[in-house]
Amino acid sequence: MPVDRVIAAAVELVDEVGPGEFSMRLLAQRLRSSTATLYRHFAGKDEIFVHVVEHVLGEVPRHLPELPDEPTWQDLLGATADALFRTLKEHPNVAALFGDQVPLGPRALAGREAAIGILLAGGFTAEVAAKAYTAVGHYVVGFATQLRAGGTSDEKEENHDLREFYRTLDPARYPATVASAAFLPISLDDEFRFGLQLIVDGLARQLPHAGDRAPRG
Amino acid sequence: MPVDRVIAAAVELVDEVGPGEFSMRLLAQRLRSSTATLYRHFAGKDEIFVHVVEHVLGEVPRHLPELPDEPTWQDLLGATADALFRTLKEHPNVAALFGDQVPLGPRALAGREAAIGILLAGGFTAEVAAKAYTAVGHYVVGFATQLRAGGTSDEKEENHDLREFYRTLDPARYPATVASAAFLPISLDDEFRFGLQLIVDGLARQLPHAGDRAPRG
DNA sequence: ACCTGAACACCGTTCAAGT
DNA sequence: ACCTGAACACCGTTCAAGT
Repeated sequence: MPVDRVIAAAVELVDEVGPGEFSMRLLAQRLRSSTATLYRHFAGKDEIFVHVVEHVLGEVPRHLPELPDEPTWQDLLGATADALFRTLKEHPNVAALFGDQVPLGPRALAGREAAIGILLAGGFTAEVAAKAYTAVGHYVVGFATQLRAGGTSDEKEENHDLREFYRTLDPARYPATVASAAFLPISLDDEFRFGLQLIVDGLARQLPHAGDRAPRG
Repeated sequence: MPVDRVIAAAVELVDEVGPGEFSMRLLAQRLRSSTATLYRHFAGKDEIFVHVVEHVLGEVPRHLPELPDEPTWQDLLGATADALFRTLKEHPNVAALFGDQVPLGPRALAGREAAIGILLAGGFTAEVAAKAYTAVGHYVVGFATQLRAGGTSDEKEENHDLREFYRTLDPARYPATVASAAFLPISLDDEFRFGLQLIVDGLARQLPHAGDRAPRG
């Protein structure tokens, strides 16, 4: 029973049924094995979830978008956050696992290193880089966590229901909510990029207004 | 068995043991009742969790900080986000419940209404107000979700362990991580306010540069 | 060495039976 | 009407016993 096979099956199972319905018995069944065998390779369910998160983080680099020839740190940071968001969009049930663990596997560390490296190269101090990383990271995870809030139904229908709900509220009592509901549903990607842009632009204004673009050579 | 008593006890229980260890049996025990009685008042565990979230959101107004005499929309939006964050800091285990539900109770709606109202009064279009609300909301919830990631141990020790971990990494392999780890632990409140400031400042730059402050009278 | 059926102490939820 | 003990079909985890 190779551990990689267990982890791959665990990712599939979390994707399909979510962390709540995930069980060691289901996983063992899917592997045509027994729960006791799983405990020979992993300390328990939580340890398997740690590996699930780490495995999914390994997919982030594949989601990096095209970049301009001489990307600014804004391009690079935005692309990194975007890639993480795209990855979690493909595994919305995995996003919920971030509430129970701080990912510290090699892939997680590589991501942290890359992001902070981008900020340091962009001219930020180590202190601001650390804070900026946390702000961006929590923003992405916060968004991704909400991807599956409210059930497994598909996004369009979900958004439609929510909009209808907000629209049918009493406009005397909830005037701002009703007015803004007219513009729902904005696509999740648009909403995500809007907030990300705010953060990245805000960071840019923290610099002494050089170093936005690394000098050539 | 008044429902309010059940909800109050449920909030206490989630606070103490977290959503994972929460059980209908424990709750019934604490109320000196039986699980079957709980099911006479609530459809099930998930419905109780919905009421727990709603109850906790009711505490947000109590956490609103002092405001200047003529607050700008930035003051108001920042104060609202801050109050939500403080509330969730007092109930870190409740923050995890946001991953499974979109809060739609009266208290949740009142909060949404207040926040979007602040943005509309600040001069934003309904569309931007909706997006801005989502960005701020997801940022706060994302931050709050991480409050309890990694266990129930207290914040200082938790941060200390993390910093030690990052510091003892191989600096050749993780130079940026190690360099920035010297500045950990930054207090969670500082980190939170840093990112929130970025978002609020970013929003301000979306305005046609009037209306930052509502004109008197 | 590696695997497993069966067990233990739990769950969420339901229901017949009590007052 | 309102409550409850006991049951059902599940969990995560462990362990004696098999090959």
